[in-house]
Amino acid sequence: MKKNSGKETLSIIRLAELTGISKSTISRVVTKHPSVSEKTREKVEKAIEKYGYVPSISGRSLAGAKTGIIGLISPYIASGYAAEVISGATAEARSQGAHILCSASHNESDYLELLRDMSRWRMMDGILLIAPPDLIYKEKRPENTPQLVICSSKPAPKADTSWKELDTVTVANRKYQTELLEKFYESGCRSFIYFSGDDQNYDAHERFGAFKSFVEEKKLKWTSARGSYNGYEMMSAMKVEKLPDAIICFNDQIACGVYQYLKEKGLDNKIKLSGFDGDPSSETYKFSTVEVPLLQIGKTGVQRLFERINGYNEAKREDIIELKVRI
Amino acid sequence: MKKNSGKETLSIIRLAELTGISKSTISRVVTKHPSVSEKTREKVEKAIEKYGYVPSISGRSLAGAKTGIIGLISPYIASGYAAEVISGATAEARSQGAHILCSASHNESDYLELLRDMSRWRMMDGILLIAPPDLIYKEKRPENTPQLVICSSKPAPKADTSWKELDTVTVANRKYQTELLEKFYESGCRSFIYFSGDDQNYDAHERFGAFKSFVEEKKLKWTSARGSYNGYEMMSAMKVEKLPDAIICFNDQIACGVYQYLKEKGLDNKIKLSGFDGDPSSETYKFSTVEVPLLQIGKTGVQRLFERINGYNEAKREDIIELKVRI
DNA sequence: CTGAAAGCGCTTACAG
DNA sequence: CTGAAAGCGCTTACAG
Repeated sequence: MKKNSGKETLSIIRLAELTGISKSTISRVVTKHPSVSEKTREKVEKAIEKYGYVPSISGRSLAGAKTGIIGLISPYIASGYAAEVISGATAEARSQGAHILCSASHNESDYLELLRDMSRWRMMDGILLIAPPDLIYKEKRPENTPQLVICSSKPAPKADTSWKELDTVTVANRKYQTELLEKFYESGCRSFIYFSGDDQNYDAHERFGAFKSFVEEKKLKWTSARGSYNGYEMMSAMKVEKLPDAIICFNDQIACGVYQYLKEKGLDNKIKLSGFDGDPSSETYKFSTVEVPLLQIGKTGVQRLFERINGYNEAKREDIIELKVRI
Repeated sequence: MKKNSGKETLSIIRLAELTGISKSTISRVVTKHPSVSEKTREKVEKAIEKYGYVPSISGRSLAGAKTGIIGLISPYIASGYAAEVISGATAEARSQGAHILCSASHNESDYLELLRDMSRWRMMDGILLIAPPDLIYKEKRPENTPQLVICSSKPAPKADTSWKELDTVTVANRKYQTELLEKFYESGCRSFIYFSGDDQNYDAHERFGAFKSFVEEKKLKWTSARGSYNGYEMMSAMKVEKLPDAIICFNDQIACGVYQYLKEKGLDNKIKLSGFDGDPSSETYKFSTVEVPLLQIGKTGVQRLFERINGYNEAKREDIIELKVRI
């Protein structure tokens, strides 16, 4: 049963008949194998152009060759964070003639399942993992995964060993969270609230970790809350007996809500506020933030992936993305 | 060359050896073909479970069978709109044992190219088109597309005929935009500004169309502006000599920015403001909106797609999603 | 109800 | 430099 009963799709065999050149040679032209004479190469290229031949992914894949498709798994497709990273990855892939195909996980335990499925399909040259939840590292890495690169996370020291030695693209969260806190401190802040989001992942740990180190080292007053990305609700729910000098949020999304709350209470000029990521919102709503070059994370991830796929084994194992504090 | 030099992946042939049952029969069990005895079916199912056999997509695809993968193309992956629709689609697909693979277009002319590529791969059972830009309808539909369902758009009357007769899931934009305008009118609004976004697509036309019909019919004062989704900037750029009674925005994203501007100028209680979509932001920032059940759009789209894929030809050709005005 | 065989579209050693 | 052949993993008429 053919799936498309419409016009027959042009296979390499048909093209071979049409041109009188063997499919082996045509295949070599398509895959840019060097051992083809200039003359036949040209002839084939013209025919490909003329008839609009496009190789079938399934055929390629079955023959064990590269497909030019790379997968991407993201837990946060609804957040601006993932969307930007995906955008950067997509652009970079396209510029290399490849395609990104994304799959969104619905919850933390879903994520690993998705990786398992994608790997089983044996159809991707590689997979980019965006901000995987911590818990995937507790289980064994699925078998038969293609090349993997992890963005915005890296296997914890206690991770299952099957996850080690993967390329990672991470963000220098600690360094820049601390830098921001130092500036707040210099401007007189001595008491803090920290709002985490709801997910357990690398960025969350790193940012909160930096906060905690800072306030404990300086012996400052602080509290924290977590459970949602709605800053407005988190603020409302919190019974604050005494207002802090500053509120530090895991990301800009939370900070937006908090800002709205402060504005309503007329506190927006009394309490310092910071988010993280550098969303457009952070400009409109005027709070401090740390700008994360999200597009670049995706781009770098794809670059590393291609290096592995193409066997450049001297590639960096870890990329650390530098950020910029905006007060 | 095998792509994964690690542990050999288990093929149907190997499973046949392992169980002593022919691969034909195993295949029949996997595809749920009825002509298999209860006894062998059970035996095969146990073996599949035991050895963890998962069919290769490429194999299936080459043999002309269904793959259980449906593609999704979206122009707006960075917007909350698309993210929600994708989320609904993903959930529905998963509940039917299928997978959604998304690809994001970068600009309007990109969109069609993506559809062309996805179709050529011959690997998807169907493709969901989310809010395609108007201009794709000017060109011919690519050949060999699998089943298609269009969400948040439908071919214009003047579209190339190759686009006709596709299933569509659309939103009753006109009806509810008008309802909202009527309520504003009843509460005394007589002059309006309308902010479009930057894209030429179905929703944009419908919503602005409803607005225009309304103000022209009632002979009200109005102006409009377009070019970006940043409402704050659009407001700042606009030289308003006289403040309007109400500002109507294409979506909540724009309305958020406008709200921020009004708040800053202390105008937020003087001018009525509305967005569209029912983002969480519309609650936090307090403006009127029309709630669009975005998850349901994606869900319905996937349902229609499966009906076509499975050959239920009595399926509806058009789904119209009803909305809810929130003042 | 079950199996052997052909075929889907590719790639790549192998032989020339 | 080029081609014939084997093989990748599946499905499905066909024959029994």
